[in-house]
Amino acid sequence: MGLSGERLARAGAELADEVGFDQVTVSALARRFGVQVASLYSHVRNSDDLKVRIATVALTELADQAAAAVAGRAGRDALVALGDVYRSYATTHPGRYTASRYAPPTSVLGAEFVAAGKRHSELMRAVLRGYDLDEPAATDAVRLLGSVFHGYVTLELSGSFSYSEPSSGASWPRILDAIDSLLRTWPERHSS
Amino acid sequence: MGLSGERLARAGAELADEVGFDQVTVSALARRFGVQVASLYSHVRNSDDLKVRIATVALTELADQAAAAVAGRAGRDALVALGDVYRSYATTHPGRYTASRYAPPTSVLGAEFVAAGKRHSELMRAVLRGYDLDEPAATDAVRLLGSVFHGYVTLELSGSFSYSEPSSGASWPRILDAIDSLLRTWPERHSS
DNA sequence: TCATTTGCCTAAAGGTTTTAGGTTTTTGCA
DNA sequence: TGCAAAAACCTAAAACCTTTAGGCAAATGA
Repeated sequence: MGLSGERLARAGAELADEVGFDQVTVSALARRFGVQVASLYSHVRNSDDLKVRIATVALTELADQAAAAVAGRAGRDALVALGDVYRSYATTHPGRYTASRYAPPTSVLGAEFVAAGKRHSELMRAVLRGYDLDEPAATDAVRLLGSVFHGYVTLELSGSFSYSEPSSGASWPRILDAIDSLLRTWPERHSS
Repeated sequence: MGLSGERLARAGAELADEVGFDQVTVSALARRFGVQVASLYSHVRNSDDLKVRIATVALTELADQAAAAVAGRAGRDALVALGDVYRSYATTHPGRYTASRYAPPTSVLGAEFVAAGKRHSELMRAVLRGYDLDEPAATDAVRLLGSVFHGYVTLELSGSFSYSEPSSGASWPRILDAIDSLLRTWPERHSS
């Protein structure tokens, strides 16, 4: 049948997009391959291992798309391109996006997952090159960017923005504008 | 034994803080009460119903704390107070905080949950009274605020900020400063 | 007093996780 | 070519979670 850890992770990612990440189960995956459940345990340590593998696939894929979007752009263009990648990835692959935020409870992170995470923060730092920020403001700004992107996308996905006008799609570019404007005039350290 | 939906929700919230929201299970809760599992099904429709009840408890509790923090404050003070409530709630009650973001997949939301959600957005809107924003900027700003608060707190909780200096606690006040500054100078509509 | 409701129980069916051990096929090497 | 070892998948079984069905006993209230 040609199963492997890699193959299971990719199939699991597809399954996550179809039924939701928390519905992804070793059993469901075995069913999809028309194979006995126990067979998967040769390729995957346990259920959590499977989830971490899916998370790694998703985080890496997202980093690839982010890198492609940021390449050759700077300043506001780069900021918008990066933000749009996160948002559209979450929209087209909700299960994968949820997976990408799955940090194993046992704090036993794979090196590959950590590396993908590092790529993300480096891409944000690259975007910030178009603005004039020194340390520690640059780190603060990376964290702000991550928070806004992740927060907006998560809230939108969970339907939190569906109760008010205008559509969540309309706020997004204006929020990116606001962040761009903020980065261009990052405030000095407030006394007290 | 004096069980009830209310009581189970509160006990479930405590359990969530101890073992994590996704480890909260009807069985575990029954064990905690020293009672047979099936007994809980008189008070709770099913496992998802239990989770929604816990989510409602958490979202309401958080709204209460937020309201208390914002009362009597305006402008930057109110902004910082509100943000700090979210962050400290998530720190001291990680399970409850996670629960508060649990929207039932079946899109069958309880009225109480929706009401608590509305209180949150109204509190943010109240904070924005200290700044000079008209529609639709006010709605955009509410969404930005929600994104930053939720995003930062989530990323911090999941350990995403633990890989770089300075500590995540140091970035937080500077980010609130930045948001305050942004709200005071919210940009005009960018011409494409 | 007695019928009803309430609250918890036993029993049982079905699903997921994980381990243990078996069989068959593939692979690599002498 | 022939064979030993590894790889891939299987059956069996134990443990736990979810949910439904039906029972008993105590509290309630007319």
